[in-house]
Amino acid sequence: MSVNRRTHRSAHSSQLSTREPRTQAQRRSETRRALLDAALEQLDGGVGFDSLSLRRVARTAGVVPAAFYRHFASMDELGLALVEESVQTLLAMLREAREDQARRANPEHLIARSVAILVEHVRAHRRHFAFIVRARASGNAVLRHAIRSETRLFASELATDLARFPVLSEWTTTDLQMLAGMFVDSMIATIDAILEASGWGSGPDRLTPPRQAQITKLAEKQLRLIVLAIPHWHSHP
Amino acid sequence: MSVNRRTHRSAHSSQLSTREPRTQAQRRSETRRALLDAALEQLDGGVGFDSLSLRRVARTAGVVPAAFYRHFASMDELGLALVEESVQTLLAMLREAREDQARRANPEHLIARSVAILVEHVRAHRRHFAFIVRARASGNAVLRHAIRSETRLFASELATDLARFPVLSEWTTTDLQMLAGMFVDSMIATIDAILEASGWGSGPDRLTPPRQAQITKLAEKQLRLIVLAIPHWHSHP
DNA sequence: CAAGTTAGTGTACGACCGTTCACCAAGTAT
DNA sequence: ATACTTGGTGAACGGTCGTACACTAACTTG
Repeated sequence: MSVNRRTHRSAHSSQLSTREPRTQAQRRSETRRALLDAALEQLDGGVGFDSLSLRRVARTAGVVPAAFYRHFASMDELGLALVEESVQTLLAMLREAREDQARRANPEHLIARSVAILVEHVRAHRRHFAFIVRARASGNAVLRHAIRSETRLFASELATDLARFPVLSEWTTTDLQMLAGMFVDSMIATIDAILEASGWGSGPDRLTPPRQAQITKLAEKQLRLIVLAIPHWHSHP
Repeated sequence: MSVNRRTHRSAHSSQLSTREPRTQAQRRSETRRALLDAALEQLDGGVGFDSLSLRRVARTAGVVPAAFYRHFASMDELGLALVEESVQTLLAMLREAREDQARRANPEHLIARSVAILVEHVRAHRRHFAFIVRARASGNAVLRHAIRSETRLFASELATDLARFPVLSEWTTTDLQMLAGMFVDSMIATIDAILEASGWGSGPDRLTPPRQAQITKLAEKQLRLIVLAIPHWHSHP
């Protein structure tokens, strides 16, 4: 049994022979993490959240099925925990983009920079992004709504950022929300393209540089087109 | 048994008592249809294609599980048949939009008309659209790729339509593809919104008129913004 | 009308699933 | 040191699943 655990969980620091007592809190959070990671791992392979089984998650986490319930009342609950995690990743990305933009005076390469940050983040946290994009259209209503609502929140935050640009200072809130929504949609499409091109996590990294460049170019083009329209916008009756 | 069939399959023409002999071809295609419809029905409820079971599909089609294999070698194959069907619906919509646009001289309300046609089609063929949007991000790799490829084809067809507009006559093929892709993405987002708002088919129609109007307005806004950018576009190095 | 083909039936199999429960060992609090 | 709490175990349950196979009723072909 403990052999199984050593097989699946990443090997800890020191020797295997030492008993290495852990506090209960440690023990608890380690297993919880192992469960979350197991789920993410499965999701990163081609399967969707719906066809994710409690037993398989527990198994890859190196734990007996019943132990799952010590941490989550159901798979839904684990899913919600993953949503929370993934949203943190998203917000961190937004924050980085914000700071990056604040750091440089000229907004010349703003689009290119933003896309670069996005691509970089997707590669760094592929599993979180994969989870979001997948569960977004999953059959699980709970998760779907949770993600939808978090996504709307994300768009709102982006909208307030956008409001700071002089060109957008006069835009109505509704129009800003619409614009932010379009950016988010484009972002999701780009994430989707990257994940699809990288084979949904099979192997270390199947996303070839030329393919990545192509996706990047496309994303930049789309954003450029949208940005181009902004100065000519006038709100409608 | 035949009671079950009568329960699930839509009642045919005449009396139930008459023996009503059918040709084998009829028999075959009727059951096949019943299977496809059963799948669509399930999909229109909240479940994704992944968590669609051969047994349940057969059951709601009023047929024993083994009979499924007389028509499809696997659920994947049924899925591909649904893709084909749904794509036909998509193309029909594109055709209608094309003819509608050809019919009227002034392209004034072109956007509003296009959106209206989209919304109308989604309401008329909700199950097909639900299937496409759902299976697009499903865990099933076969279906996902089939839909992706068909979607690309659809975008290409739209691109050639766009090329006929004078404003776009000088655009490169790549840029046109990008533009068409954006329209398709926006379309998918709108479809998604409609389906989400109509409660994924629960009940006859939970999409309230104000909500529909709101979604329509948003879709039109997004398209209007994109269109606004077109005259100012210049291809990039 | 006889022989052949075919759509659908009924049964059975092994595999996996989610959930439960009594139990145990190890960390914690007194 | 003792009693308590807690995370994890192992076995068992009833249920659904996909698939296989022999069989039958009905349509088709000669």
